[in-house]
Amino acid sequence: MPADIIDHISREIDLSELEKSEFRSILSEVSLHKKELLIKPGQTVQNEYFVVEGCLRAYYLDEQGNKHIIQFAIEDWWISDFEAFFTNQPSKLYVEAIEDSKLLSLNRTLLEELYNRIPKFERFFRLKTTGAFVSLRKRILSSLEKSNKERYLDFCETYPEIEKRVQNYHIANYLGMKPESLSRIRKDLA
Amino acid sequence: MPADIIDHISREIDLSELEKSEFRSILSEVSLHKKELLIKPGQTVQNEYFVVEGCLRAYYLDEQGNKHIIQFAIEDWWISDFEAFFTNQPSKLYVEAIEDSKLLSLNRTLLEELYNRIPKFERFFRLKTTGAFVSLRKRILSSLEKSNKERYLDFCETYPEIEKRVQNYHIANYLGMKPESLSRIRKDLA
DNA sequence: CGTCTATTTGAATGTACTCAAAAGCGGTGG
DNA sequence: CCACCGCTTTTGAGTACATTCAAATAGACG
Repeated sequence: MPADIIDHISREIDLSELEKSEFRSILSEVSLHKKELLIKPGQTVQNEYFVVEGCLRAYYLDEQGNKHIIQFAIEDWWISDFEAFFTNQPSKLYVEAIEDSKLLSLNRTLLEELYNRIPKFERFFRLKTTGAFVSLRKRILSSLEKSNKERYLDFCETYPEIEKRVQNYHIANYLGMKPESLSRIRKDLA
Repeated sequence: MPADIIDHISREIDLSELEKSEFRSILSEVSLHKKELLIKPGQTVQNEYFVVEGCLRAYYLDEQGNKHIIQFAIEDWWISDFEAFFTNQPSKLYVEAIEDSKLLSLNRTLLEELYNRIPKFERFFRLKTTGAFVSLRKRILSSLEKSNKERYLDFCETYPEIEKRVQNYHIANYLGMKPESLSRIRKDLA
């Protein structure tokens, strides 16, 4: 069940056959094996990536060297170091495949040229960014007002597919708790 | 020490006298007394607001009726229900003055017309949004990886001015802790 | 001065974390 | 096919941190 990027975009905007092929022409394919890195700290980030198949995580290391997962991505999702991508500064993140993965890479420069030719695409990417902003806000609020158990339940509801595919300790990390705690929560719920 | 919106914008982009007066022409002034509401849940949100003088908070009520403060704003900051403003859906927030305040109101439609006449302004507001995105992310990470005490210290460092002006229980609420806890943390630090 | 609201303090409770060890699971090589 | 190894998950006991509830104190404002 690989994801189709044209379907994905067509959910928001209508595209002619010509526009579809124009868009396809600026994409490149990227394949990654499990544990391979797509982005490393220090790099500049010229691309964002659409996940056709597989699963990835974006994380960073804090001053004490602890990992913190910022996002997961599976089929039909986008991933990158968006902060670095938007601000054109060096990345602070690791983006790593947790399964063998197939991605489509979208170059910023080519994309901006496409905006000029077909402004409709700008609309799509603006909507995508707004959506990301709104999700981020939900995650903040959920982390401030809720217990570990509630956050885990929210997570299961929002991302059921990820909950099935990703390991306990990755999910715990994403939710800001210890694997032991998540294990106890799950036991409790069963 | 009221804030000057033209200075504020000039920190990011260069403006001619003509552009400055064009921009001024689409602003309106709004005054609020302490405890007055600028935005209520259910309203559509056509404006964003620049704080010339005073202090406000944006909060919402969860299902249990508990308040959660999403942001503060003092001189030189922007406030609104940005989610409602961007998505054109009814607001879920209260935006309330915590001091007598003077604001400049910026209407979305007028702003979009201005973008067409002087695209430079679009650049400013895109930068502003990107900045907001980045700050949101920092706040998430800080809430996931840090203790109450560390989050409070971060807050003092990031927003020293707000820490001075805003009451204990508002800050505690913003940081997702109880006023009693913040009180103990402060005692501890002294 | 009195009232209302905010802050501080105390004691008991609860939630999540730490550290340590055991059990489970998957892949590899003999 | 089985034994072993490394990694993940589970379980237990003790500890730390934050919350709850209640009461006392301090401050702001009419």
